[in-house]
Amino acid sequence: MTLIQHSDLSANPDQNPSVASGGDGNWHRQGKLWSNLNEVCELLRIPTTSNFDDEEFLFQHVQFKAGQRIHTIGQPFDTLFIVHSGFLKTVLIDEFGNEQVLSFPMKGDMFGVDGIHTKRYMSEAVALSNCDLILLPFKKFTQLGRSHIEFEHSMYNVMSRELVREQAMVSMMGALSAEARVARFLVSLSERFAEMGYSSKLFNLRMTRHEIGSYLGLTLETVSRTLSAFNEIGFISVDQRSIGIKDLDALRTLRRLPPSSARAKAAGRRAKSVAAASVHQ
Amino acid sequence: MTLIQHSDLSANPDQNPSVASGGDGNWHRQGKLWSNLNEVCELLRIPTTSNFDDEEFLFQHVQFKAGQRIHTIGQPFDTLFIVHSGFLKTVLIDEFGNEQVLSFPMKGDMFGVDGIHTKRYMSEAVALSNCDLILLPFKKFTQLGRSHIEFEHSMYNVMSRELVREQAMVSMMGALSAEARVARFLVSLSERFAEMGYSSKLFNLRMTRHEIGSYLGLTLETVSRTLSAFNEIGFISVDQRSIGIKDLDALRTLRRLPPSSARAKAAGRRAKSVAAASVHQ
DNA sequence: CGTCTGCTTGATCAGGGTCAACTCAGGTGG
DNA sequence: CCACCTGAGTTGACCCTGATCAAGCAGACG
Repeated sequence: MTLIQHSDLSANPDQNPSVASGGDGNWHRQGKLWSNLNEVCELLRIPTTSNFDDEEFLFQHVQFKAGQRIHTIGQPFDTLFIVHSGFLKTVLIDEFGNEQVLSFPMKGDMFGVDGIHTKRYMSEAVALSNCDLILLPFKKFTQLGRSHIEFEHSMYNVMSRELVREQAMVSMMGALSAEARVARFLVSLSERFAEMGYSSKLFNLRMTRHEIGSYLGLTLETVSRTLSAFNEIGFISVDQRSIGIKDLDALRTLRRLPPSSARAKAAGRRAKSVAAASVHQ
Repeated sequence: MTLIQHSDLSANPDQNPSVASGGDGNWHRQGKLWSNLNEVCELLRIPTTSNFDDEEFLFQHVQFKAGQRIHTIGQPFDTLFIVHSGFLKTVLIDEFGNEQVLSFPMKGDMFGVDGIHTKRYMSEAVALSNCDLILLPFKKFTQLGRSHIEFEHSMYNVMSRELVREQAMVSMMGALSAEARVARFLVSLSERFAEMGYSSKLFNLRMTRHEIGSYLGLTLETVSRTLSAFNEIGFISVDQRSIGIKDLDALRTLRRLPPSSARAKAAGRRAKSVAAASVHQ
C-alpha cells in the first residue's frame, strides 16, 4: 500500500459526503454552506447570460481536511465536485498499487466526471489541504441542463475543457523533455494562482516532489534536480515548497530536446497544410 | 475553411434528404446516407430503452477517402462525428509543427468533442482509410438531449468515456515501458477488432509505425524493434501491417521484457509462459 | 525504371531512472 | 529541553532504456 500518510484521517471515507443530511454539523465550520447557480457558474469560469439568483437551486458545500479522501476508485458515483477553495489531487492506482497523479484540482475546477461512464468513480480524489467543495449531484446536474439551456452548454463546456486538458497532458508526456515538463508545470501553476487572485510570482507548492513527478511522468529525483537547476540558472528561486518565479518567459519557452525531424514530414499528406507554424527554432 | 472537398456539403447538414444530391454526388457511393437515432445509439454502444425508430431524427452520412482531412485545428466547431466505418487518427500539432497522435477513432467512436469548449476544433482528424462518418450537428445534439432524456445521459456517457480513455493514456505514458505500451496497444486493438466483428487474432494495422510511435510516446524505430522482439519470442507474428496475435495473455500482463540474452533461449525453446517477467518498482 | 515512403536493423550515446547517502523540518516523548 | 524518529528533499554515482544517426530493403507509383 503506497498510500498517503494521512490515511488514518480518511479512515472513514465511506461516510458518503453526498448524504447531505443536516444532522451532524461538524463539517460546516467555514460558515458558507450553500451556493446558488450564479456562484457555481462564476466559479467554473463559464459565462452566464441570464440571472440565476433565485434561491431555487442551491448547492451544498462540504469541507474536507488535508489528507482526507473525497472518493475512492470503484465507489458508486452520484456526485460531481467543484472546488471552492483548497487543493487536491486525483490519482489512478494501477494493478500493483502504484499511484499515478492525474490532476491537481483547485479553485474553480470540477472533478468526478470520470464516474459518469461506469457509474463508479474511476479515480481517487484526496485533499492536499483543507478544502471547501461544492456538491453537484449528477441528478440535479442533468435536470438543470434541461431547464436552463445555457447551463447545459456550460456543462458540455466544462467536460470538453477537461478533455482538452487531458489531451495536452498526453501530448506533453509524449513529446517533452523532463526540464520542459517541469517548466510548463510551473508556468501553469503560476497562471492558475494568478487567476485565483494570488501572486503569480511567489507561491507555495501544495504537493510533494513525488506527486509532481507522478503527475509529469518523472521521478521525484528528477523533479528535485530540475528545480535545483532552474534555481541555479536563475529562472526561479526554490526553498522547499516555496517557489519564486524569476523568469517566467524563460520557463514558458524552454524546450530541450527538439523532437527533430518529422517536421515537414507530417504535413506531407496532400499538403493542404494550414499550420502557419509559428517558428521559434 | 481551407478544407476538404466535402466541406461544402457538411457546411449545411441539416437540409432535408431530397437535397442530398447537391451537385457533385461522388460521396454517397455506399448508398447509405442517413441513420436514425437507434442506429446511432447502437453504434455508440450505449443502451437505449425506448424506441427511436421514428424518422423524426435522421443523421447524414459523409464519406471521406484515405488521406483526407475531416477537420483541422482552429476550424470553427459545429459538428461531432461518429465513425460508421473506416479508420482515422486525431492529432495535435505543437508550436513547431510536430504532430502528436491522440487517438485512432474507428467504428463506434465519436470525435470532435474537443471543439465544444472553445467553439473551435483543438485537434485535427485525418482518414487513414476510406471512411463513412455520421454527422452529428452540435445544435441537434443538444436539442436531442432535451427531448430524449436517456439520450442526454448517453451523451454524457460517451464524453465521460473519452475522458477515462485519455486518463488511461496519461497513466500509460507516465508509467509503462516501451514494450508494455506496445503490448497494450496491440491488446486494445485486438479487443476493438473483436467488438467490431473482425478477427481478434489476425488483423491489419491501419497506421504507420511512426503514427503508432507518436500515439505511444515512442519513436518509430522503437515500435519496429519491439514488434520484432515480440515476433521472435512468439507473442505475435508480424509481416508489415499484418499482425497475428499468438499469445494475448502474455501481451496483456507484460511489464518488461527479459534481457535480450535470455530472450534468444526463450525463443529457441518456444517458451511461451515467461510472460510476466521481471518487475521493477 | 527510378523515386518515394514505410519498415527493419545496427551502432552509438545520453537522458533520466535507480540506488544510496545525507540533510532538514516537524512531531513525539522522556 | 533535547534525543529521537519519520518523511520530504537534495545530491552524487552508476547504468539502462530508448532516442538518434545511419544504412539497406521492399513495395507503390508515376
